[in-house]
Amino acid sequence: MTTADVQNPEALLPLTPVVFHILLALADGERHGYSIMKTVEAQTDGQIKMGPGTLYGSIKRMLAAALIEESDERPDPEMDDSRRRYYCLTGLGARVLALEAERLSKAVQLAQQKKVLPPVAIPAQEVA
Amino acid sequence: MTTADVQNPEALLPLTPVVFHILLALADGERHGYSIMKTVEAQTDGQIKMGPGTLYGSIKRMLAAALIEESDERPDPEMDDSRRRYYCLTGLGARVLALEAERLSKAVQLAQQKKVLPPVAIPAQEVA
DNA sequence: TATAATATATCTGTAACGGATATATTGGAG
DNA sequence: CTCCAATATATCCGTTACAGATATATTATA
Repeated sequence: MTTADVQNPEALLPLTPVVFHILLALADGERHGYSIMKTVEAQTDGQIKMGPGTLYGSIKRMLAAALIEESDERPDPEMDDSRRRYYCLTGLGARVLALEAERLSKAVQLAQQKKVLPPVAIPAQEVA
Repeated sequence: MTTADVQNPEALLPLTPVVFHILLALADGERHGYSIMKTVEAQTDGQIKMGPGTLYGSIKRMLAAALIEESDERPDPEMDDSRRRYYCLTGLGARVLALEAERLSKAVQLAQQKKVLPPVAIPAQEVA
């Protein structure tokens, strides 16, 4: 993968679950590595728990693939932690995330057509 | 992984895209390997194209994990092909497929909340 | 002033995947 | 009938992704 490799987003699909959730965690703004880890864990109800190897290894690969980039912007020095390194989506990363979300959406629709999903899948709490 | 390893389905999540689509291809009945490959390719609009290494390697791993099993039943000898080996879902495989479909459904919902999906995603054709 | 939580980084073993290769059968075009 | 593409399965090997261990330093808190 060379520097000039601004490849077409479709070629990067399908994403691994880990990469998809990292992109999704960055979809609403920049985060540092540890925050990504905690965000993914919370958003998946603990189903995806990344150890440091998976987290920083994935970040390194995603930087190389230009899906994310390190951000120079730092929060208020009072709120900051000098150890942190912040990351955000690139244009490519945002496009790839959208395409993967669409792919997954189609896969879920297929599963629904084949009736493999449990009867009801109510997001938060049952109806009154 | 021993014979007595009738493990809890949750531990097998998340599935890889390939394994998920193989299970989905078997959701409506038994199929032989080559048919699985073609079915997955068709159902994903060509996005998931498995070579023989991926296909038969995945089948072997899924047999070992008891997600699928080989079926003894053969179609009409006239319609059959002696080379074929047919596979079907096990109870565990069906349960794991349902759980993974649910997991993906939640991931898609998350993506929708964050507005990362392109505006509309109409399944096949508009309503009649 | 300990100590847990935060935060990043690397190393290593294992599993999954992709492409190449091999082999044999089936069905259809010429 | 014969050739050939498509069907069908199988294995091997190199690459990538991931999981867990380990390491190190900082921050905040008891």
